[in-house]
Amino acid sequence: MFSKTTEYALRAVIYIAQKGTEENKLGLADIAKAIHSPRSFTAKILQQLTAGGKIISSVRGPGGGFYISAKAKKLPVRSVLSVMGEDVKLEKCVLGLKHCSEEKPCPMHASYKLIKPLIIDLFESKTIEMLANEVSAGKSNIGNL
Amino acid sequence: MFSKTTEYALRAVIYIAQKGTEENKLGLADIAKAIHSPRSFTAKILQQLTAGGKIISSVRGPGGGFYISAKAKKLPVRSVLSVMGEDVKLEKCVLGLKHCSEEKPCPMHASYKLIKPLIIDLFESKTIEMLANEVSAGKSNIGNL
DNA sequence: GTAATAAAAGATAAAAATATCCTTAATTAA
DNA sequence: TTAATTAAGGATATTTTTATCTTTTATTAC
Repeated sequence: MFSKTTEYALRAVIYIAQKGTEENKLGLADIAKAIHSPRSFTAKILQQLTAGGKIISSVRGPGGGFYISAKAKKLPVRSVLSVMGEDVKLEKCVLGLKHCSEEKPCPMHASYKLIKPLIIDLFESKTIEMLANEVSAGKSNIGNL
Repeated sequence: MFSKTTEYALRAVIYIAQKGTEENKLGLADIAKAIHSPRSFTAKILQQLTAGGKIISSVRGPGGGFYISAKAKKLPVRSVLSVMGEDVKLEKCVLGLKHCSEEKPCPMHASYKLIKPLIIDLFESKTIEMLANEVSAGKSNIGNL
């Protein structure tokens, strides 16, 4: 559904929300290991998520690392997709038409439009915090082996 | 949702189903122009769809070209995804976990499993022919400008 | 200050997806 | 049989995605 980059981003954000706090920041090595993502590549992704204080926060130096504010935890999962530039994917025409609309639809349009809102809602209604809590409660996991 | 390659494949198959018959085969140039796909790249995709007589058929030489049998027209759209190796995408874990199941789910699993069958059904219930007829009836299009 | 730590930033590298071109094989018509 | 036509096949090129490595900057502790 999403690129590997975005999958790593989602897992990382959920992990940081689950394990980290401003008092207990998480290091890159810790995060990459926990979500089974390549370390250096994950660094780049975390930079994207940090840029402009959009989703996660970071501090350099000893005791530094990544964390996510209580406020940011309330953001919908979709906001992560948005930072990664993949929320547009949800809106895209199934056949890849540049102009696919009610007025000029592709042959999949009519049926796809019925479920598209459900897919979008999937990422809009769930917050980062909700997913992190799922993992904390032992109901689910983000490891990958 | 799908790769550009698969988007071209879907558009090409629908176009061939709509305009071509065994008596009136369609040439590569015609197809590529109609669906606004790069000509040579489309040739490779049509080869994939032709291989083993899976979806479309082809004949070389003058008067040759591509067409799709009446029987193949009845195939679900999903069969095209399958040939292009993208039907697995529909089954994949949203967070990219290798092992995401009821027993060991990711935090998106529970909500995603509610709509996944709808997405799959979208491509399983529609046949190539149904989409082609939509276009023939003027209800939709597969051009791209 | 200096040394140590950890993320940011930049430069490359490798792999996969997308795209083009040239040659070969099959088919038809003259 | 020769020429023309059209897809198949193979080689190569370009772009994007994924990944790694090195250097720089910020922060902390001493």
